[in-house]
Amino acid sequence: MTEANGATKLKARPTLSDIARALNISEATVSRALRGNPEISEQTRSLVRGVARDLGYVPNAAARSLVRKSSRTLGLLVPDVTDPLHALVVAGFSRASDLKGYTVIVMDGSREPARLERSLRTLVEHQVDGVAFCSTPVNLKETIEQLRPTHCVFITPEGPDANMASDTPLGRLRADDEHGIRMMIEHLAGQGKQRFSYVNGPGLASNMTRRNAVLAALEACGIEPRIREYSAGAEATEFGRIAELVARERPDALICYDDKMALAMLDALRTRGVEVPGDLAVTGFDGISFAAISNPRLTTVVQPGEALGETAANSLFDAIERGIRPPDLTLEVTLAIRESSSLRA
Amino acid sequence: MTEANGATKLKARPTLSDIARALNISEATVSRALRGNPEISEQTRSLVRGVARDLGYVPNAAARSLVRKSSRTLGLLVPDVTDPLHALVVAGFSRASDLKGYTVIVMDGSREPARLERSLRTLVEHQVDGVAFCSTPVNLKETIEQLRPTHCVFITPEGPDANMASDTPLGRLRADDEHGIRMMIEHLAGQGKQRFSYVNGPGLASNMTRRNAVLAALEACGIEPRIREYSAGAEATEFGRIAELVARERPDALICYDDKMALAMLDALRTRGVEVPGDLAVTGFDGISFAAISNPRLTTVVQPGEALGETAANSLFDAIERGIRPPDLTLEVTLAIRESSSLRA
DNA sequence: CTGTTAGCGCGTTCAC
DNA sequence: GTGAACGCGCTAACAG
Repeated sequence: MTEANGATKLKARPTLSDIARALNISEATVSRALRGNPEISEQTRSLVRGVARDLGYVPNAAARSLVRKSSRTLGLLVPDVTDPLHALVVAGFSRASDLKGYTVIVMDGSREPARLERSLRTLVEHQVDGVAFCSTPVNLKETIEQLRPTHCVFITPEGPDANMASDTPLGRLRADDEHGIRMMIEHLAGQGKQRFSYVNGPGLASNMTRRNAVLAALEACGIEPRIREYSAGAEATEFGRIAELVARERPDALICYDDKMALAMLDALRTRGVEVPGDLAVTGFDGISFAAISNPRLTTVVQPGEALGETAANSLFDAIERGIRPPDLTLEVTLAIRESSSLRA
Repeated sequence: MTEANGATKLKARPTLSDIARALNISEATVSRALRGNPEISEQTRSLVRGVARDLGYVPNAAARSLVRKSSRTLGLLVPDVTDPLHALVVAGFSRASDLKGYTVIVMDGSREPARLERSLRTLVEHQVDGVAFCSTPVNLKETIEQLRPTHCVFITPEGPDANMASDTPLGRLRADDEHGIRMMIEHLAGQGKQRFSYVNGPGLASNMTRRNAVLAALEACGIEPRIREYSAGAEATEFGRIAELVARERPDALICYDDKMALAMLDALRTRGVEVPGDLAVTGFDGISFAAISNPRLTTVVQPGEALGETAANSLFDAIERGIRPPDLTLEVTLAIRESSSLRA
């Protein structure tokens, strides 16, 4: 049985009719039996199942979704799976989908317009029942309208273009960035910090959300809402440039757009001999795992990455199965106070 | 046009016949025109394309793959998208597939047997044309045989069970772990290190590959091939335990299974006052981005994560399109020497 | 160059 | 309880 017919390359997969023929019954009965239709006698059911197993029968998803007009498939768009937070979202989304028996098509690189467009098209081709956009900028109402009547969820602090007049049933899912920033500023203020700086992230709405939240939080703390701002591209050299500015201008708190940038800044500052937290406090955002074990360990706002993914998926299931619009939800964040912002760790 | 019929929820998507009817031609012609069949006159082609665009026509993947008996879809199984190296593999695989017009279904959690099994079944249901197993243990020849006649690639240093007598056309793709370890040991030996320790990773074949490579490399360097070994589960507390052992036993080089563990060890050692690289050298494996900016920066073997993903995908394309077995390939790794192993950084 | 005819594998009427 | 017939949307023969 191990070296039988080694050349039988294209052995077609068995179909319903194969097992129907083997039992001399109709395909319809087989179909029903396999799916546990109660109208089928217990006897034929087990008979059918036996043969199905013997033949190694596996239903054909294409055929099924063709007739069902639903693919039990979800799409997930992320700008970069390589980002630890996005990876968590993918993991959560994936796990929740698995639990519900949905298949997910993950599309990476959604920040590249061309790829995004192709991804969307592919998702439509595959008749996905729902799609989640994670930190994916979609202003092109046209592209998203073509998704109709698919359910959509946007995972992002700001949601899709507010003025997008679309009847696509979409929901927004966000982490409470503002609250996170507020807690962080309060903490820093409590440490006696006064000269705040902010390192801008990529030119996304989420960056603006956080930046503005910093201003608002400062004001709420009775601190003059003025910050020195730095901006960096993705280049490693940019962090060095900023680090030099910091060394010269001496803010006492450096709030970074996210953990990746904060960690990179930590490195750049160390290279330039700036002590953290001695000379200044540095904070991140996201709560990626490496932020907990950096040296110094990074104070950050912890986002519920997996929960975001799971919630997005669950919102879509509800929307799909109950025909409702996915809800707008906000998930809580927590503040992890660590060495990088407190003198006595 | 913005507030037209807001209740038209289930507006079915247009099909070939819709556009055929609109033009009073046959579906076949439409199908050909849309796909750029050269037998179609330039005139009707553009006519068809125009109407297709107007109607917002998008082909139905299910219908197509049903008749074509091929889905232009690939499966990718990873144990944990959250692992930076796996994420790179996913990114590379995803990008290469996108370039070729293939859709990819990423299945996470392939280390959980139940999920793995469900994933495989789903992939079969979806008639994927090929699947890549990234660091996924599959000894169950049964499970993998059911994939036939799908092409498979295993991304892992050891490949699938060698004694698996299957005619599934599979290829093995690996990074040259042994070479990486050899370079690393030579480097450490060059630094005068003599008391080597190894921190075991999860109970995977890849861990054994690396561990044994350490032994072999030591011998090749004329050092007695004896190492002290530590083992850790995933728990953070375990690293503390190991760090204490290290503090007591004082090896002068600590080779960790991967970067994640090395970074965790760095943190645990710092907590216990062990200086790196002063008291001992610490090294990782994988070359994840955070290893380059840790404090101290981590010496590690850099794996070509994205290239592994891309190569896996490309091997599958070749196999699928040319009907050949995916090749066995080995990709080169590089050694990144950084602070954690060299006294003069 | 274009139309006609068949199905791909499955779920779903409707009969019996 | 079970079978027969139809069609989902599309492509692949064959005609013409």
